[in-house]
Amino acid sequence: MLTDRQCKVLKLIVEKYIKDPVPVGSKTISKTLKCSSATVRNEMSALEEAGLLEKTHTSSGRVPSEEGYRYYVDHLMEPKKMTGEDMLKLQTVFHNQQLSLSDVIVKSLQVISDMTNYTTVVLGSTSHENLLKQIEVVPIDEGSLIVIVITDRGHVEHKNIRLQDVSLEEVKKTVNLINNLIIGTPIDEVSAKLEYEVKPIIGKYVKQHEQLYNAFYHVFSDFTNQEVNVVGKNKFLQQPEFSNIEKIRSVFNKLDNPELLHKIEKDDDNNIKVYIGSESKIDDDVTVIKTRFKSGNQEGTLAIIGPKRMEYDRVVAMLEYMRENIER
Amino acid sequence: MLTDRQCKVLKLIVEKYIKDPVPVGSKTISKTLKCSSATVRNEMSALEEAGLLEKTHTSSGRVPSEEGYRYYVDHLMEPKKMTGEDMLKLQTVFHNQQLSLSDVIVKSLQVISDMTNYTTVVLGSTSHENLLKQIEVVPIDEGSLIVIVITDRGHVEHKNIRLQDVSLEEVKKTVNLINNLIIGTPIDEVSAKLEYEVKPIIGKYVKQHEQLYNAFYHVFSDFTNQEVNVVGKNKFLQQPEFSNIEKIRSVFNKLDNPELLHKIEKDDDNNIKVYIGSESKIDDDVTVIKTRFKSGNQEGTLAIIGPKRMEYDRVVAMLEYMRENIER
DNA sequence: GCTAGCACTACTATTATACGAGTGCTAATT
DNA sequence: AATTAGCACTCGTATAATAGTAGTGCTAGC
Repeated sequence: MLTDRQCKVLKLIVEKYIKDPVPVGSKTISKTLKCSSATVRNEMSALEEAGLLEKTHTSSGRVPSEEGYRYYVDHLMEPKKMTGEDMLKLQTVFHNQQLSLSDVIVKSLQVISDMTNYTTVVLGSTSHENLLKQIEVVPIDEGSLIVIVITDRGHVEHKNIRLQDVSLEEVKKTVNLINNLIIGTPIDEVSAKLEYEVKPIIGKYVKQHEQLYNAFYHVFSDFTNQEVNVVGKNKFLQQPEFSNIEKIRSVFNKLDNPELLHKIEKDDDNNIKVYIGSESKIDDDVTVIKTRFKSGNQEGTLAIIGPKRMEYDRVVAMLEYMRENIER
Repeated sequence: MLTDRQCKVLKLIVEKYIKDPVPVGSKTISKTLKCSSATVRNEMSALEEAGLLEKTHTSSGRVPSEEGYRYYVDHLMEPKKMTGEDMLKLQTVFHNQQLSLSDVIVKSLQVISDMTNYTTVVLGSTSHENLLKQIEVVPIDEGSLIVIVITDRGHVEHKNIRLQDVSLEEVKKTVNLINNLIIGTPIDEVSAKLEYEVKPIIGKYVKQHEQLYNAFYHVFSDFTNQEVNVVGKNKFLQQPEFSNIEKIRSVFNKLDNPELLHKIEKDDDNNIKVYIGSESKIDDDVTVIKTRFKSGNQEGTLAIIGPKRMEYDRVVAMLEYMRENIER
């Protein structure tokens, strides 16, 4: 267990280091704490013993370790309320009645990304949670038409398909069959249902059924698994710990591959979760802070992704504000 | 005018430098050319005089200047035919009958980006060239519905809008009015036409017309000006001339801002165009190679973006192959 | 338990030095 | 007249030596 003073020292080091990413020495801390640098050094070495601080080399100041940040976030960080300026900028987005919820979310995440210089992410609901609501077909020209798929949660996707020697009649018949038979099915089960329930039937009633079946099958099997929106990826290029091209490349590749982000959102209570360094699964220098949100039939995950050396208090306050505002 | 041998020297230097980005010395060239290094040095200094070569410092090998690349592209480069391997990989995409044209284009550009480690871009037709074909409306829940806009070229866009106290009846009436009055209008003129032709009419026939009008107005004024698809932006992180974070940041910002890419496609004959270094308007170390394509009612621009030190012959061959295959 | 004091460590910046890949120029050769 | 051998010279890169400094750990005294 840490003494009261050790907590203070750790807190000061973390906050100092977050402001300015250079190892913090005992002298700096002794100025704000009412004691000598030697005393601080003793406390520091205790904190290092406990695994909360690290040295970059034998004789330089301390840097918080992953556990140090964790301790800070879990025990030391004071819930900060948002500054008036931050609040104001977000409010102008939220109070815009014109915008639909998903637009509000994306716009406000853009604002947050610009204010903080961190990357933000929205994950929508998965294709498992989206139920097929309606299919529309619009012919474009000879042999080519657009299939539009709408889900109950308002997710829309479309695909241009090519058909040879299939009359519009036949297409309409098929669409009607699908609309009658499998409305309400989770998107990720539609392909299977098409095969076992629709294929046998259109085989009887529709000419060119093979081609039509294949086309629709692809529309659904290509359906996005989860809507992912990453805003402000380039912000990483402004963070000093990512001055190395290799590191940037690795982080960008992970951010482009949404599957990794999915892992983030396993748990689904409503609290704000903080994944520090290696916990982020993105990079040891990256922290992910996320929360789930739910509003009517819309739900998903918001995340802010930045360096481990993140303004935790500010980001947590913003995410909390976001969630509260979305949920009403 | 350059002598025959000067051309050979320039060509060798450019090609050598493209393979391996270190300044090329006279000795290297003298090996392939049947003459001494001193002779090559004389030719080199003539080429430098002519502005086609540059030195990184007083005593190191030569590097092609922007004009050097230009000369190479315009006069020296031999039209290369694609290697069997490159061809094969692209053919498997083109021969996939399932895919629509736009899918084929994006997929093959992905393949090209992976083969070459350059970034690729497709620009679709602009909202000026797309004519409104149809509007569909799907109610999602109380007070919220999705508007889907389809253009004659198969471009689809949708927007979630919120309406208060507007019955579905009224919405349908409005949609019918729009579908009757302004089908066939270029997308970028729809907003204006809504105001002058539709607004006065729905004012008479539709309750809550103000709100409905505003919602539809926004759907069209937010319509994407031009479909832009940038594939493999991260490839820049693998190019040695972009090892500097500042440079990467500047290039990424330009690539994210499609308006700059539009400038590229002013001219519209069908030839392949090469914009080297400063001509690219992106970065002095960037080259853009592009061509327009047209196929049925689809048209647009393909571009490959990479370092100035690009495999010009290979990229030109690929773009040519792409265009030919798209156009039938 | 705290702190002053001091020896010690390792990073950073600066300078000196050697090395080498390349050049330009001149004079000799073809 | 064009080519080439030869040589002095230039400048970037790499290595080592040096000084300076911000920090440490430890000890002894308050």
